[in-house]
Amino acid sequence: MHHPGPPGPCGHPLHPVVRKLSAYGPLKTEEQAALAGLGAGGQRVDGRLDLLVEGAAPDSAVLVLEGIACRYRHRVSGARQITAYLLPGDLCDPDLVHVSRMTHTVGTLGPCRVARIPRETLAGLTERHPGIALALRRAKLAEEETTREWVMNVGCRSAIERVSHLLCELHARLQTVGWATSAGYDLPLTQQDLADTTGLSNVHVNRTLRQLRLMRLVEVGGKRVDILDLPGLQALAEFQPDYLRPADG
Amino acid sequence: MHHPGPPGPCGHPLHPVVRKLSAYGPLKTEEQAALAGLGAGGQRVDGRLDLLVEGAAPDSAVLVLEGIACRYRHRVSGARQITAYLLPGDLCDPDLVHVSRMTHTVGTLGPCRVARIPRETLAGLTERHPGIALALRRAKLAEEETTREWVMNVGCRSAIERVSHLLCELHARLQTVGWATSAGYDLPLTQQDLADTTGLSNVHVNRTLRQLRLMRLVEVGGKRVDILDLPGLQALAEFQPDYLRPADG
DNA sequence: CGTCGTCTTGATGATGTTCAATGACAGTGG
DNA sequence: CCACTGTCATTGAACATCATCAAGACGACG
Repeated sequence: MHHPGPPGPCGHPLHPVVRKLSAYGPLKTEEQAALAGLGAGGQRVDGRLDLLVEGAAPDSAVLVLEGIACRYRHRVSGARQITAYLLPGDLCDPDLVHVSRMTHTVGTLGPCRVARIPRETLAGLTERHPGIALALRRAKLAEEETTREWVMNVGCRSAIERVSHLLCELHARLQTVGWATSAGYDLPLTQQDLADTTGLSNVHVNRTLRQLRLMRLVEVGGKRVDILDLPGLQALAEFQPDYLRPADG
Repeated sequence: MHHPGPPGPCGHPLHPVVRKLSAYGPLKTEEQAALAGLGAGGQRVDGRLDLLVEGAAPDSAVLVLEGIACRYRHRVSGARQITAYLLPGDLCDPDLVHVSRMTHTVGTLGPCRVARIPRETLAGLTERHPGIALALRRAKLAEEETTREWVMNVGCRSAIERVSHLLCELHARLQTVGWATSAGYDLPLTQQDLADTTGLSNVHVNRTLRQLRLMRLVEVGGKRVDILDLPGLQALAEFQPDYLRPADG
């Protein structure tokens, strides 16, 4: 069982933000150092905790260092829809300069380590370091593509395809920040969380996971995802990872 | 029956881009003039025509002046998912500087009038006119919120709620650019298009529209949407238009 | 050791899909 | 002017997928 030990159990001893943004553009040594400095104020927080609540005026961005957070909203009926995952290295929300009121909530799923970045800090960073600014814009573009991919997912894929696609996306994203190997990754989510993400019921998510296990593609359980057959899983999901790197050729 | 006569059948004789961006921030007279100049190169194009195809490297942005276009993608099974609508005044895609290959296709639904904006023109515009740059960033923010709202829509709403919500969103967005009144708006889409948007089958969209008609909320047919009971429709859809103006208080 | 949350499984039923056929309508060419 | 054609809308019937309800098992934690 993996234990989240900084700075990532498998890979370079690098800050997740540096790893993530480096994937979107070259960063100078001083830019990497400036980014790594953001992790200094990291706080450990529990799971199921709201960091930015719907309706509030955000005063700072949130940087995820470890764990998994998400954006979500509730319907009046009580149904919850998760609209994005925030993984280590993800920054939410760089554009808060323009937002007066949050239209959704940002909260942790499992236990996390997060840092709050005041808007001035963020603004100074992008002004002084053009490489960071460029990488952030590309990362944001990838985030938009990802949301569109989620529309595809819930809009026109079957249950098993949705779950498979989600597992593939998490694997790809976690791998770039050093929190996943080809064997799998830790996933501190409940099946209800997966249901709220994929637009399925918790019961049906359970049955879908069982089916994936019987198909010898992937085993999900115990807060852990063990990948048995990555090509098979990706084929089932029609997973095309290029949407995660829209700036690449 | 409304006929699309420039510059919009109901409202100020203003360019749709000016109307749209003005909603996101004040524009100086010279900025409005610069924006209106973008419409000069407008071309009439047929419906069901692809403007930017998946996989290609975009060389220019597309500005919609009249009609409705969309972003979409096909699955290998042939199923299509529409991930966004592009209405008059919408610009796609201001950030093409960072995109090397399109991950989805942009095409018209009904007949349109569109203008291609070379990246240099766009870059010059935002450099010289800070008001335009700010409004564009806010418009993009609204676009992101809209995509998240679509995830909500297909993820956790029933068929009638999805269709109602879509009709409400189109009404609100078209109204700000002068192409809708409180009575309704022209909608040159087939029921299959609505199905590909909402993640339903064309047959079920048909039945859902009939139900909405029987409920005396809205009548959709003949390329036209006649709104009978806007508050009722919005209530059914739980429509909260604030996601279209994330920068407002 | 009891309690709570989560996972698991079965049974039942609602919601929405698929297939198929018909009707309405516009465009086209004779 | 009228048949011919194709697209879109509409409806019925059978079916599939997935949700809901309910109950038990399991594990973590006080």
